Amino acid sequence: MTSVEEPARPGERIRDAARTRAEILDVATQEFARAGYDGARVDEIAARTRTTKRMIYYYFGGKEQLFTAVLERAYGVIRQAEQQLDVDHLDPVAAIRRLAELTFDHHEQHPDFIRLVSIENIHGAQHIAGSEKLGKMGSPALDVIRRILASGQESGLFTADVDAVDLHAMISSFCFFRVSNRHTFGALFGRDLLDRGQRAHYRAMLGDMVIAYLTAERTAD
Amino acid sequence: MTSVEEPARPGERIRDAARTRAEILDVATQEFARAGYDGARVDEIAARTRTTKRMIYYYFGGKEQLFTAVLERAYGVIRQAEQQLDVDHLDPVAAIRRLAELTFDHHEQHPDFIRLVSIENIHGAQHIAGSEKLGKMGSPALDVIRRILASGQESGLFTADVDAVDLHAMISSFCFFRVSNRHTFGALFGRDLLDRGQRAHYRAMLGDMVIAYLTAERTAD
DNA sequence: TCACTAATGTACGAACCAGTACGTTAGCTA
DNA sequence: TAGCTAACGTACTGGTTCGTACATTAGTGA
Repeated sequence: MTSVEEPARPGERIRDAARTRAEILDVATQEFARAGYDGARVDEIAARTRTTKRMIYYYFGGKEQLFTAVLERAYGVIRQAEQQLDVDHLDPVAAIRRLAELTFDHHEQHPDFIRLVSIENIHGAQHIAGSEKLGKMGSPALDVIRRILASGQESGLFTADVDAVDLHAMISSFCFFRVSNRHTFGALFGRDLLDRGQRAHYRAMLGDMVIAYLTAERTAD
Repeated sequence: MTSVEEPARPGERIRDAARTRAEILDVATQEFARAGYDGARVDEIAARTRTTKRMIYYYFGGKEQLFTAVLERAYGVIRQAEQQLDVDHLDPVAAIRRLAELTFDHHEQHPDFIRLVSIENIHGAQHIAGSEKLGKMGSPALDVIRRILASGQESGLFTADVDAVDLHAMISSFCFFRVSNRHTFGALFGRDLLDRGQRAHYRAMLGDMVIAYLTAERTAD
């Protein structure tokens, strides 16, 4: 997250709406990701900020709206990263593998985001439903997948009947699960899915899986 | 869940420790799955039971231990279902597909369990870590996977270097994600992963994916 | 049938926590 | 430089919520 850090001489009351707002969002992101929506404490967020609880209500209106704002910014970061995707110069197989790997990397690098999404799912995605910003936000990654799929299917490399949203779900599920279920999986099977030494292994496994699926001759559907 | 339902004539105070305990567990499972750990209300659980809050503390000690007990029972149900797995009479390819489909079905049929696991992950799997019962509980499904893999690799049908735990993670991730991320995925991509009309499609997709991965010639590792 | 204990109910307390009433000040602009 | 307002701080409240002290009764074994 874009952390805002300035020395701030003590005793002096500096006014900076943008900085205060951003700092609240930073801390709130951590707190919500740490403890879940109901577990998060507004007082705790305020305490870890250079401002007071009053400001949270001044800028965001309430805990619920604060969580929505946190989600909006977190999704914004993801979407922005997805727009950097540039795999059009690669052949379809290499392009899909690259896309899968970037998704893999991104999930690994943003565990807080994964936790926020898990939390939002526990609450039935009600904050997304109530946010205009999140409703309108498309998914650049989907467009990329669509282009690669079309190209791969046209050249006969890929099986014809694969849908972009489905493929996105397949790639996401593997990347998401690895981060979201790290703790229970580790506790039950004694294996840390985020172990650094296993990183390359799982990254290749994802790519192999997706390519195998896309290039295999399909049984009757 | 094994629901306990008996008429219970009003005004009469019937003593049945086992029934009271089981009823608390049933309701607590629903409440925790509905609202998360911190969102769940002990008073609400008590209210929806034929007994009182006092009994929750009498039998379980506290909210934390109650959640652990809920988790223990939920995992117990899963493990028991896994022990019914009987695919040894099938050839490796059919056996793996059958196993994947059973996992798929089971996740679909137990959304509360999925939610509980998501919640437990938000809290770092601390309840699993603190439970002797859950630590000792193995995974029959893993043994089945091991047997099928060995057989498939021996006959040369499957690629040699696939690990049972990894394959379990792959199958689980797809099945788990479909249920756990249903709401955010639906809100963002306008597609309900649990749509009845799409069920067969996703079920086949999972099987195809796993088989394709296991039978594809692997790139240099 | 009597006494004992496991099981149950009632009523309450103390801490916590989201949200707000009210007062203050920095910094801009006319 | 006077005055205005956006930005900020303090102190409090009202309701909620986990947990418990204390009282009671059903069923069982001697």
